[in-house]
Formats: sequence, structure tokens, C-alpha cells
Amino acid sequence: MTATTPNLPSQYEPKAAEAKWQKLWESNAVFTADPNHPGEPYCIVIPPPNVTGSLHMGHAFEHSLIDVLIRYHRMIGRNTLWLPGTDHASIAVSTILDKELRSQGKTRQDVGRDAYLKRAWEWKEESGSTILGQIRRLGLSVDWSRERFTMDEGLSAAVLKAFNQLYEEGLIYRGNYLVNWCPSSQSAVSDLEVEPQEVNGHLWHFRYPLTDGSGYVEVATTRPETMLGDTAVAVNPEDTRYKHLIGKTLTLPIMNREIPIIGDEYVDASFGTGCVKVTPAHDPNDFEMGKRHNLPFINILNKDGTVNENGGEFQGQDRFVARKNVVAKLEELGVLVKVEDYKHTVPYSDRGKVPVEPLLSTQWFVKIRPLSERALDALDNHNSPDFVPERWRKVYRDWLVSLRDWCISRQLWWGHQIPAWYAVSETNGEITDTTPFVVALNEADAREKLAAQFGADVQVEQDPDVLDTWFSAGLWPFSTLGWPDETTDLAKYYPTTTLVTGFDIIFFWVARMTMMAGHFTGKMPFETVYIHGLVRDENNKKMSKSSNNGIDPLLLIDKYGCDALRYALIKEVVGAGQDIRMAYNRKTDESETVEASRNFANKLWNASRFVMMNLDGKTPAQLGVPAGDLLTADRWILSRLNQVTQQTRTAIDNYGLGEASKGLYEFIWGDFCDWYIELVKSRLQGDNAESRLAAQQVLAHTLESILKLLHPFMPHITEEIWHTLTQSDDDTYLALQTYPTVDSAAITPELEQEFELLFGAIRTIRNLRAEAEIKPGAKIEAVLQSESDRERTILTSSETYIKDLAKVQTLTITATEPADTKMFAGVVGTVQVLIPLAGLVDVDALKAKLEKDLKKIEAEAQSLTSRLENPNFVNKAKPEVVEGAKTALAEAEKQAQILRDRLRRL
RNA sequence: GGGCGGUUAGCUCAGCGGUAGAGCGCCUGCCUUACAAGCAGGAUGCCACAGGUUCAAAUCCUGUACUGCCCA
Repeated sequence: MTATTPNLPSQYEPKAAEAKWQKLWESNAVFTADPNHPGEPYCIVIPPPNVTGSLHMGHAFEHSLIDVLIRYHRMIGRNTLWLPGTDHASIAVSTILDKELRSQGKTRQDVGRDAYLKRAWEWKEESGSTILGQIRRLGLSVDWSRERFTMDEGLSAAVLKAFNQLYEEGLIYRGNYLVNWCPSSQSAVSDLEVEPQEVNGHLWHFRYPLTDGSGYVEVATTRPETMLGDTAVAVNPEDTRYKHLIGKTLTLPIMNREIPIIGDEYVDASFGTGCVKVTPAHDPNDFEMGKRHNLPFINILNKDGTVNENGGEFQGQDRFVARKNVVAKLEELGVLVKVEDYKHTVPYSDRGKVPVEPLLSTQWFVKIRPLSERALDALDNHNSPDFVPERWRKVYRDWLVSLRDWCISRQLWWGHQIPAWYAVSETNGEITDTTPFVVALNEADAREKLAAQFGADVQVEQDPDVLDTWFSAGLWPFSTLGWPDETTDLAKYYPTTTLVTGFDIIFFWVARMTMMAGHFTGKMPFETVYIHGLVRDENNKKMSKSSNNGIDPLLLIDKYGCDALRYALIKEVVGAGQDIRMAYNRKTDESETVEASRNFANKLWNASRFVMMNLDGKTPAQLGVPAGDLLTADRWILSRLNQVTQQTRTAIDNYGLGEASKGLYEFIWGDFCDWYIELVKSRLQGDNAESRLAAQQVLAHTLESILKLLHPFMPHITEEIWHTLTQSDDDTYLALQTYPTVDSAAITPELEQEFELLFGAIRTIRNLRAEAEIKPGAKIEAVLQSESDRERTILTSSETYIKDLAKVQTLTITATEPADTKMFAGVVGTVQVLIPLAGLVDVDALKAKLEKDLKKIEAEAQSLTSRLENPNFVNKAKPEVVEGAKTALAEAEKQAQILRDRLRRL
């Protein structure tokens, strides 16, 4: 490589650089993990996005966080793997395909299972590659060679193995239970796929007469049509109003069925009438009561939500039509008492967007208790997994404790078909609740087993249903690494290190992974769960497809660059687990937040340009490590660099990614650009070769360190600049360099304090110049007067800095008060800062300024004095605090004295 | 109803025992050859409210009010 002075544009253009590095990183397998490499493993599996989805802000946020962790750990020498992939989203895909078919006037039964699945796979290929392409635009350092899909061959084998094992262990069973039925998708859905929505409904009150004619009881319901399936009325056994009725019977209107009055603790005597109609086949609480009291379970609904033959005259009517008609009939019978407006919550199907019906049906379940107990044991006895922030631990724990058995069958076709085969020839060629079945790894095995039992000509059919997507997602951390095979990857990278996910998914996914992993691997699947907040829109609303308030990350990437978007998202995350809000203008697609980060990237770009223009075409390596005769400014920036290196490392180690990003921002923009570069400019143009070289060395070294420190946060721009700076070939990567380490010896707090005084003096002169309305370009005369030898020494040694940065022609540093009284004045430390202005000074303006300053300082001195006069403070406070107060008071008093003198002299 | 957050400068948020910060916005002046996506300077806060603990509270405790989320 030839040493050339880089000629770069004055504005950073993210597009080309991002595309270039994303391509090179991927095609050169930069992030492909090698289990044989040394280094303690660090592994994160991606929370798999839906294949049907498209990139949204939540992905951008979560993936940015993960990428920072991954890139950082790779750079500190861990054997790092980020495993990408997608999940098959059974219900979501089915919903889309069914809709597509419906628009052609067809159902999935019309096209048949094979054709349907063929279409599903096509859809998966299209849409899956879309989201993976979008994910690539975030510049994530994932290992694409290990990409997985929940329905790929390996993961499907893992699902088969897991199902079979759980079944053999008696932890999976088939049974007739109340499930959440979604009449729209005509499938059972899990508790978690149900979203309660508040609706303005009604509370209907009606009377059920006692069979013996001695009166009636009044019940109230929000779902009158369910009365067709009532098999009891319950009251609280302690309720004195009704307790005598327990054991009597009522005649159910319309159906004219005799039903008992039962006593059950569940009934809240203070709610409504205190009498509750019991419909065991259509309400979860009633279901429990039905079991406790051995009531009949009468199912009145078909799977499409219409009333079935048990609904008498209402048979065939849709549930909501039947509701109206039942009410009308009750009114006709004179048993409708009243109708109240009533606000209540109705469970809606998350995907289908219709109210779900609790429905009795035959489903497959996982017996959850033995699995959750294992996870609870790990949590309680080993604090595993460790939650960050810690408060989510309780949320997770409470969920594990109150878990109910998990319904895992879905009446859909897209997914892992349940590996159970039925001997349908035993039940007239149909699968019924009593058809004998076996669970096996494949059809051949199943056939063999069934043939042994029912003869060689047994007719065999596989269960048509598929498994809940979360069943396969629950195996994700180990199935993706090769389980059930004992692969090298599994040995090296499992258990994984960290899981990064949103709190909304703790139940859905985190708990299922810990339960499955505990059972199948005997280990918790990750050491730490790092929970982040949700991205909200400009109105603080959760971004979601249904409310159509999403902000397209790709739009922002196009406009501001990917690094800017990533950095903006991370900088906002400081409050660990707090939701973040994006400033965003929907009309212009502009975001102030991202723009600020784009500006920061541009600042870094230009600082780098400046540095590189001044290195005589040499690289940091060619210039050598700064070690020789460093000036104080050099030692100062190196001190700051090491301190910020330490802070950054500590912050990331503790998941303080926002804190780390802010610290770097302040160092780069504040310390490096605003101060160090300015301090060093004259040396770069000067003729002191030694001093110039030192400046070059420090600039080059600091810039390269900055690029490394910032790389996990802004990977593209840092990679781009680093290549120019170091003149590296395209097959060498910043992403694989070593993260800066801390040189504690370089950290010099005293020097940093001295520079604070220096900066204070410069600021004060600048301020006085502005107040006195001196032309920005004009060189002036300034006097710094201090009785402190230390202060004068510091200022004297920094004379040229003050002259350069405050545009001072003649600088006088003195212990004694100058004779000229017509001067603008300010104070810093105990240094009096004076600018002689001959006759030009506006005495009134100066007086006002001095009085204002004095007032402020006197107030401060007053507060300090009263504190120090309090014996309790002096005796009880920590000595360094008292000492600090004394020093501050001495300084304040000195400053006040200086200002008073000034005022007197005017 | 139970649980968990939040309430700090006009806006978005840091700070979480030692007397208040950033970014954006605002005001003033600058195209000072790294950067106008910038530079320099400036203004702006009874840190929701009420009690308590402490020498000292934005910070810890109790309660109240709003506000958001999760679970029933």
C-alpha cells in the first residue's frame, strides 16, 4: 500500500459504505464461528422473526442490541456465535393463505393438504427471503452459515424426538378439554394467543323458576345464548339469601331442563345477584365447577361458531344471531328482568380478530407441572437464568407458578404435523375420541406398531393437526445447534450465553425454552436473559400491524444510514428495560432522534478526515505508539481515552449499552473534537518536528481506538474509516480487531483537573469576548491574575493553548492586580480573567454582569457556609465531603472577593 | 381486583444520598480551509404532590394524584 493523503468528501455517504461492508463481511464469512477456535464461547441465538413478517422497528432495536453485544464480545476475544433464523408462524401463515384462497372462493379443503403446503412453502421462500434481506441491511454480524428455520429438516427431527419422548414419559396427553376456540381460523389457540378487549356490552338479567314452583332465582350474563347449555346455578354456600336453596332444582327456560342449585366457593355473593348460571362446556370457571360437582357438559356450539343440535330451535344460527333470538325468546317467556349496559372484557383471538369461544374439544396437551418445576428449581436455587433488569425475574417466576397445561394442537396444516397415527379401521375409517393410536417417529414405525396390535391390514391415518409454533420455538436454543445429535456446536456453544428479547415474550417464549431445555438438556438454555423495552411511536403507542403505526426502519436507513438508526435506538435505551419512544414526523419521514445520530456519524467522519489529512499519509502503525516526549495535552487526551475505555467496557459488561454509547459520544465529540483537535492544530502546522510527530501519533492512536470502541455501535462507518486510516486490505477487518484495553497508568486525574481550569479560563475569555461584542476574528489582550502559584503554573504551561483557542494576542499571567481599571472581568477557580478595552467598555453593562455573577457566587457561598456551620454536618458527613465543601467555600469566597474588588474599582 | 413501571428544562430522556445534566428546540454572533449534518457564547427547572428517615433527599421510606403496561 502506498502512503497517500486520503481525499474524502466532507459528508459521510452511508449507502455505499454499508452495502460494501455488508457484502464483504458476508461473502468472506467474517462472522462464521469456528468451535475449534480458542476463546470462551459467547453465543446468542436470534429470537426468530416470523417468516411472513417484514422488518419492523422492534427487530431493528433488538437486533442492534444483540449486535453490540456480539461484536463487543468477538472483539474482546470470545469465541462468538450469533445464530440467525426464522420461525414458521403457523397461525399467521395459515391466516394469510386462507385469505388468499377465500378471495378465489376456495377453502383449504378444496385444494387439499399437499397443494396447500406447496403454496405455503412457496410463500415461505418469498417472504422469508424478504425479511432476511431486510435483516442484512442492519449490518448484523450473524453467522449465515448456521441459519435455521423451525421447519427445516434438523429442527423437524428435533420436534419429532421431543414429542415422542414427552409422550413416552407421559408428559403429552390427548384429552377432551375446554380450549380457546377461534371460529375464524377454526382452530384452538393458546391462552397467550388470546387478547382481552374491553367492549361496551350488556348484562342480561333473567329468572329461572324453581321446579317446585316456590319462586325463582335471578341470574345475569353477558352471553345469554350460553344458557342453552346451562346445567346448574351456583350460589355461595355462605350466602344467607340463597343457602337454603342449595339442593333444590330449577327448570331451565326454553330448554325445560331440570338443573340443580349448587353451592360453590367460587361464587362472589357481592357480585350481581349472587346467583351464577353454570355452563360447564362454555366457560373456564364453569368448567371447573362442573368438574367439582359432576355436572353434565353440554356443548351447544359447532366449530364454525353456529349453534348445534343441543341448542334446540336455535340450531344452525350463528352465535351472535342466536344471542338476539334467545333474548327475544326469554322476553316472550316473561323471564327477562332487565338489560343493563355493561363494560366488560371479551377474549379476542390475536390473529383471527374475532371473539374466541371456550369450547370443549379433543386436543393434545403438555403436562406442564413437571417441566415448570425444573425451571423453577433452576431459578430459585441457581438464579438461572439471570434476568436483566432483575425485576423481570418475578414476572417470569409468577408465570411458571401459575401455569396450566399447554394445549399444543392446532387445527391447521402449516406446521409440524402431530406424530400420532390412528388405527382408523377400528372406528369406521374416522378419527374419533376413541380411535386407538400410537405416537412414533415416522409412519412406518407407527404402522408396524399398529399392525402388531390390529393386524397387518390395519388402516392408518396421521393426526391431521399441527403443533403450536412455540413448541418448536421452545427447542430453538438447542435444536438450532444440532440437538438431539451431540454435535460439536452443541458441545461448544450450549448453553448459550445471553438471550435478548422483549418483556412481551417472556411467557410465550422464554419460559417455554427454559422448560423444554431443562427437560431435554438438563440445563437452562442461557445464562442471562436481557429484557428490553418496546419501541413506541411518537404518541407513546406500541407499534403494531393492527394499529398501523409502525415506522419503517428501511425508510430511516435510506435517509440517515443504518449506523445512525442503530445508534439512535441504542442511545435511547439507557433506562434498561424502559420503553423507547421515537421522535418521528409521518409527513416527512424524518426523525430528529436519528438525525442527531447521523450528525454524530458525520462528526466522526470529519474528525477522521482532519486527522488523516495531517498524518503525512502514514498509518497509526507506521507512526508508532505515542510514548516519547508527550505534551500535557497529549497526556490529557490519553488519560480521557483510557478512562472512557474503562467506562465503556464496564458499561457493556453490565448491559449498560445506552450508557456506553453516550459516554463515547461525549468523549468523541466533546473531548476529542472540541478540545484535543483544536489544541493540536498549531503543532501540526508548526515547525517543531518532535512536537508535531507526538501530536500525529496521539491523533492516530486515539482515532484508531475510537473506531474500535465505537465499532460495535456503528459498525459500517468505523470499518470504512479504519480501512482508510490503517490502509488495510479489504480482507482485514476492524470487526476482528482487539477491543481497546485499559492502561491504568495513563489515567491521570490531576492532569484532567488542570485541564478543567485551562478550559474554564478559555471559556471565560470567550464569554467575555461575546459579552463585550468583540469581533470573532479579532486578536485581543488578556490578563489572568491569580495569587495561587499552582494556578499560575498551570496557566503558564498552557499559554499557547489559551492564545490559540481564545484568540489572544498578548497574554499576561500575573500574581498582582493590574493598574487598569477599565476592564471586562470574569472569574474561574480563583483566577481573575481580565480583558482591557481602553475606553470602549460600557461600564453599566459590565457592572450588571459583575453583579449578576457576584449574586450567584454569594448564594453559593452562603449555602456552603451554613452547611459548614452545622456541627452535625462537620461531625457526621464523610471527611472528603466536608473537605470538598471547605475547598468549594474557599473558592467561592475568593471569587466573590475578586468580583467585589472589580465592582469597587469601576 | 393483583402486580410492575413512569412523572426532572418547551420536547425526548439521563442522573438514583453531597445541592441538576445531555440531545433536539430557542436566543446572540460566526461560512475561523475537518465538519453550517458545523463553531463559539447564552437563556431555561419549588426534579408531580404531601409527610417521614438523614448532617444532607431529584435520589431512600410511606401515602396521594395522574399516566402506561402485565395478569385476572
